[in-house]
Amino acid sequence: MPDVKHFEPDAVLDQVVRLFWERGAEVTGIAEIVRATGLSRSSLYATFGGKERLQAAALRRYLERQSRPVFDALAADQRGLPAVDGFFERLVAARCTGKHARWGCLVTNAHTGAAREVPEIREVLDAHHGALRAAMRAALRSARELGQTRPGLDLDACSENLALLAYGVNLRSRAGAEPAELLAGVRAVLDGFAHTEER
Amino acid sequence: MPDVKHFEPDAVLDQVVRLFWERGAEVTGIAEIVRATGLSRSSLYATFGGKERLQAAALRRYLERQSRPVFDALAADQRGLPAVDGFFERLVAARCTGKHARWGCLVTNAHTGAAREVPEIREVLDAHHGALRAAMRAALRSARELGQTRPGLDLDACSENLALLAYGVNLRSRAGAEPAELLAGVRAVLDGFAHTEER
DNA sequence: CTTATCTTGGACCGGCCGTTCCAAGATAAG
DNA sequence: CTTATCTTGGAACGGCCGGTCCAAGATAAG
Repeated sequence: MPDVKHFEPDAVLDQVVRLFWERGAEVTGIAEIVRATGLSRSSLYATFGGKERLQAAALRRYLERQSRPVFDALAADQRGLPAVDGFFERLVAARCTGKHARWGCLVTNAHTGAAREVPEIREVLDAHHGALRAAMRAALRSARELGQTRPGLDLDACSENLALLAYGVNLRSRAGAEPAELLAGVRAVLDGFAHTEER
Repeated sequence: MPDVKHFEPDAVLDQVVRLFWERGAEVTGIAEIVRATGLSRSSLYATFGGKERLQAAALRRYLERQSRPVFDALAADQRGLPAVDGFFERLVAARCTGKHARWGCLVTNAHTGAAREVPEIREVLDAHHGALRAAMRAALRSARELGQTRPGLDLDACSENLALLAYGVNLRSRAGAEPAELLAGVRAVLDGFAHTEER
């Protein structure tokens, strides 16, 4: 009997992700979301709840649609260190060029905002970190099995290191860092994970 | 003939730094600054200009009073890799415990905000990055002169790497990361810079 | 076609935003 | 003590904030 929604929530959420990602969630007002999506405030609030819930939903979506595929590809890539190197090469390229240039990473950006203390949002930040670190660990394990790594390499510590490094890249890219600098910074650590003799 | 200021601008700026650092510049209103400092809006605007100028001044002050002394100590510390290790140990401790726990770094936090595009503010972000990287480079040069580093280490790339890593630590600390995880992530890279045989 | 139910547009809420302005107050030179 | 100059308190500005509300509209079951 009831009426149905006159829009696709998924498509709307994608537009919200774009707004929050490029401009920042904190400085993007409800009015701007209404304007960009064409929705009315009523539909927005009925579908997503308030702004905090909307931001949490946007973060979850970003994680699943933007981050997860890349993380999964990294975890599945069995080339070892070249897989990690390729990940960072594509990361730097995506952060510094193309249509998302200088946007940074939505989840990385959320770390500094006031919303980081909201449990529903903190969960996404931690899930993102866990997924990134796990993907790094899988790639490093492949590297070890291929005999690419120096003896005694602590996979947990190294994957945490690379995850933290990715945040640094994301952050600095948003402030205009040079791709060459970022890449050099990345490769310095991969050299250290490899056999000294080989490089 | 004229009247003089009835307050100390330096002391006020310190209070502003504290507010922007803990809560975030974007969500700290002028009213809150007026309340915390006891100044009137008139004095605030006459002394510092608008909010953007105030944020730039706060960032410059943070860099000089908080970051620079630590960077200088790192650059002057001639112990080599232990100096770098000590820097990160103190960094993680400061970010996760004590009165500034979970505040992150004011400059790091500013990377994600809308103000990052303001030239006066971008300059501080770049100056901070340059100073951090230079300090890392000096410490690594000492390490090399002490024979602590593996052959062929690229000091520029490695110092950039450590600087990016510091941003990662600052960022994740603000979202509640565990000190042990952060430290493990740091040490993984230092191991890679050293002679493989020694560790 | 009626009816029950959900959706939609958009007016409206109190409150805060950063900023401006001016009269009153404080200062120190003459 | 007068006077010129700067500072100060605080009212006021238009505008945007996130959120609520309700009448009008759309839908599909009966």
